[in-house]
Amino acid sequence: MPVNPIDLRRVHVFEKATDDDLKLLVQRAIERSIEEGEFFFFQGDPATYLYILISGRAKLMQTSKAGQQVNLRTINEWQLFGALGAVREQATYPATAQALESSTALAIESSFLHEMMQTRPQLSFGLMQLMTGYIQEMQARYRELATEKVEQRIARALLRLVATMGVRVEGNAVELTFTRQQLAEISGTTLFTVSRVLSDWEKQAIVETGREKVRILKPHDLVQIAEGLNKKDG
Amino acid sequence: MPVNPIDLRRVHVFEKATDDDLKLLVQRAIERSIEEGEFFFFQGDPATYLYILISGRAKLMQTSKAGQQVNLRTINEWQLFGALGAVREQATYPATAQALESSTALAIESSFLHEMMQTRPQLSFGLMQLMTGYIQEMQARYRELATEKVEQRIARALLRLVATMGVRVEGNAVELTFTRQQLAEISGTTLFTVSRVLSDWEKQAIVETGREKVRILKPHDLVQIAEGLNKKDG
DNA sequence: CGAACAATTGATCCTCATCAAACCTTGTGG
DNA sequence: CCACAAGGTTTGATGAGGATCAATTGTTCG
Repeated sequence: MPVNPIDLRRVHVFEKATDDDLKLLVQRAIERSIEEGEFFFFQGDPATYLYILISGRAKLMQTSKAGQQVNLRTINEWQLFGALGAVREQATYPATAQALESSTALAIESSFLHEMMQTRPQLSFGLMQLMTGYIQEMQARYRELATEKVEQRIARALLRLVATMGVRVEGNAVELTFTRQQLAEISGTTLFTVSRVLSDWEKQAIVETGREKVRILKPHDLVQIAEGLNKKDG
Repeated sequence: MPVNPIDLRRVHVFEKATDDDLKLLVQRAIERSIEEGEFFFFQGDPATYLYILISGRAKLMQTSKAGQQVNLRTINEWQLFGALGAVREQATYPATAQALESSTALAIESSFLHEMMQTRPQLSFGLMQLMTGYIQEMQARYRELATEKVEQRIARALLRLVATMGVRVEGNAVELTFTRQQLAEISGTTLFTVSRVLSDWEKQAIVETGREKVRILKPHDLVQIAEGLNKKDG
């Protein structure tokens, strides 16, 4: 199923690109579809391609020498990933990209984008904005991990997920589809703790939970918790 | 004391800039000197200027709404900081920059660099490389904080500091000048824990400690600890 | 010398990770 | 349509790792 070049505008980096440039990109792109659990690339691979997810969902994760893993972020449709290779020659991916469900992505040669950026400052600025966004998010998450308690971090993780991929259901409720395990990885804890915290919140009618499902009833209360203004003393 | 434009080449971002460009930058730059403990800018201020530290040492830190602080990185001579404003219009600094000792920096208007980058792709790439470096470091530190024990993190922090600002003293020893408190902030723990760990290492003759001073005798052992290959079972 | 700051050390407590066991939910095949 | 398997979830018991607090001991400098 061919991609319409215009759709690439939905990618922030290409927002201000000309129609011709978009067409060029699509012509050069290879479509790659993979199944749930498979990988787009591994940490350490030469960063030959950058990817644009056009359907499905994926996660970026990092592994240490000792084999411990950490989730960096979740990738949704029309998000760019694996783009660091366009900056440095002979770079390798600093993270692994794994599909959370069957997914399709456009693969574009890093060197091609690099070339285009030589003559298109807008493109460079787009990519830089993407990067500054990452930097700020990583800084914020680092601070959270360093200074906040699990409950706060889980609350924050949920709020972030609501913003990027929440589905509005009846009433004001917003629903998320995630296993406890995934939620735990995202917020840097264990599935046991996530389970306990969610049970707790359910008793307070802040959320409703189900198998692979969290429905948020009172987002405002979550914000309170995330900010550390926990009213356990009420 | 005027800055020689050529010296700007020591800043990675300007490595490939022309002599004329460097001259332009210096002409546009304002020199700012501040005392230990004072601030170059605060988190949330409009990011009007970007800075190049030309003498002294500073730290970048982030504060949450609840007032909790975290160190992001230490800035040494000829490092750029506060540059995110050159990318986004009307950006605000995402962190606070405080001098660790009396320091002098060149301040350049963000908009000026932005303008220069419009016609100088090399400059954009330089800045992007700087950013990818941050991203990777933040990702690595995030993973460390999430998966590693304090002892490992302190070891890593020391090794990082050795690489960027270690001073070789007699023998193979390398000396660092830091209070326990600073070391604690960098590695995300408390000064008490740092003190205990250092005492422990001193017993094993891995380091020698003193007031505001850590001398590393066996860097290799520190690497072992950082990698989690702790031989407590020896 | 004394004040201010840095570091050490011990005692205690709290948060979470870990492990084990049982319970739900969903889908599949006989 | 039931039974069973597989994966997801809950809950309890336990323990380790550090944070926190308090008291003392260096160290430096005016």
